[in-house]
Amino acid sequence: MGGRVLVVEDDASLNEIVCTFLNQEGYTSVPVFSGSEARLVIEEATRDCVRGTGFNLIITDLMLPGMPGEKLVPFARARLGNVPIIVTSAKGAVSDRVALLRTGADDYLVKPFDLDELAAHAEALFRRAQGGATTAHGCEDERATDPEERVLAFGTWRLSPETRTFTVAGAPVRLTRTEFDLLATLMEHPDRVFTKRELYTLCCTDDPALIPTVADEKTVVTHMGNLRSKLKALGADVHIETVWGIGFKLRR
Amino acid sequence: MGGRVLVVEDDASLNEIVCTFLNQEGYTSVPVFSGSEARLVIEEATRDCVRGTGFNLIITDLMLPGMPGEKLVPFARARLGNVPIIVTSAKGAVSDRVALLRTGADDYLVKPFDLDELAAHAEALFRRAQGGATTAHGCEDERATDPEERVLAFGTWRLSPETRTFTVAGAPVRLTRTEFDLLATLMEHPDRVFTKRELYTLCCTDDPALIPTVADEKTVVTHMGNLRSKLKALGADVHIETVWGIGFKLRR
DNA sequence: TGCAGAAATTAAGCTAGCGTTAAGCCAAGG
DNA sequence: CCTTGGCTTAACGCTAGCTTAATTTCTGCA
Repeated sequence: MGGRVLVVEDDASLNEIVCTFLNQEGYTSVPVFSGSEARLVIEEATRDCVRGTGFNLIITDLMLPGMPGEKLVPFARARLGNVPIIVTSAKGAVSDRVALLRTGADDYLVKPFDLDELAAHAEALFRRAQGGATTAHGCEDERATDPEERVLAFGTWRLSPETRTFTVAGAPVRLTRTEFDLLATLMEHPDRVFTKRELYTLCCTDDPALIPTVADEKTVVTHMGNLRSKLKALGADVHIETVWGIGFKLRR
Repeated sequence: MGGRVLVVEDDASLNEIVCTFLNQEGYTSVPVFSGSEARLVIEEATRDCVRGTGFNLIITDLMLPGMPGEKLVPFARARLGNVPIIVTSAKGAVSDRVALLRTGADDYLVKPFDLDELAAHAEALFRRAQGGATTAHGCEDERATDPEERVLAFGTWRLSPETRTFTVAGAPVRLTRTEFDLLATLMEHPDRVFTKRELYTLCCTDDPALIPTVADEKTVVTHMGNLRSKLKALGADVHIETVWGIGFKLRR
């Protein structure tokens, strides 16, 4: 089940952790530490004389020295055909994710991520790639790789990150940016509990390094309140549940 | 007295500082961020088909991801002949320095070093080794542009990327290049939300690596305003909708 | 049942972001 | 050289909505 995995991560220790783990899982990992290095390796791999040393999976950070992940993804896509690409980043806002998936990435993991989670995503993509494979350079990938056409569904709720629209039983609901991101986050993982801190980092700030204060976490509460009241106004059940002392979750 | 300088330093900001400084001094600096990337670049430079893109000077850190400086130095020495090599490191013990110079380095700077100090050392070594390689162009990105032939339709709007014409109910509308590109982008995916950043990257610049600033994103707003007023002048509905805090979309 | 801490609610202030206009600036073309 | 078209930048008013704060209600625990 092994395959060649290109690991692009400038944090040397994290890079090693991921590679070591992947190797244990039976993959052959190739560590590189910058966007420009990744580009070189990919060029190398697609050089005529060394065909066959391509990659079966790419895992790349977003903030990279040399060449940003936003540019690396389409480059890799153009050179390596429809090889699965997983992007990891601390930036987790829904709009960022959508924009990135639009450039050709297949999956997105918000740092810090669990290694087993990474393995699960890798395996899933790996399997999917085996199924419908149309390798080669010829693109038209704007259509072929149309990721996240996905609409999140929850009961009669429909949330589309693509168009940033939210409907309940067909009726559109007007949400603010933050409300939308909060709801999208919850709907991505129903039943999973999110701390207020997590939610603030994911939905209320662009700076992933910023550690939310108690005051910051209160704004999450306010937004949740507004969200609830908008949902309640529609008469439907409000499935946003408070987990006392922790945060919120979506109850099925 | 420009020459090509390979700067190997994993700290992205320090790397940039050094490169910027060297460029001001008239050198052409090539930044790389890991030992393994340096190895790739050197291999690339010494490949038969691209002779002439060598380096006149190498500045490298000692502690590097991918390949330690201690190994990189003899590698570079073997591949690039007697090109001057300056090693920088926080480790300043005499024994380290001696061992390193013995592997083939020409000079040693203890971090943190002064930029002028670096310049002085570089100049000295540079002068001493006059028989360096010549400068040359780097590789350009491949362009796989695939111009579309179809005409985008949206209500009574018709937009032809081919002829770069736009009509509303048959009446031609005069659009500038940027306006046309913005509208074409939106019309390609009605309802889909595009961030201002995406739009700037797609329509306002040739450099996909450039990350738009807040100011850049404001020009998108201005162009959108101009576009709207041109559309409004025709009396028809202006379907360009603002998504607050995100960007714009075309509402059906 | 009473208490303390946590969460909900409400309202108000304030800032970021948007729309608009106009002026600066650069390049193409006369 | 000047003119013209178009991209960019700046200024400024305005509004949506984020944040803060104050108050009330709820929860868990003794």
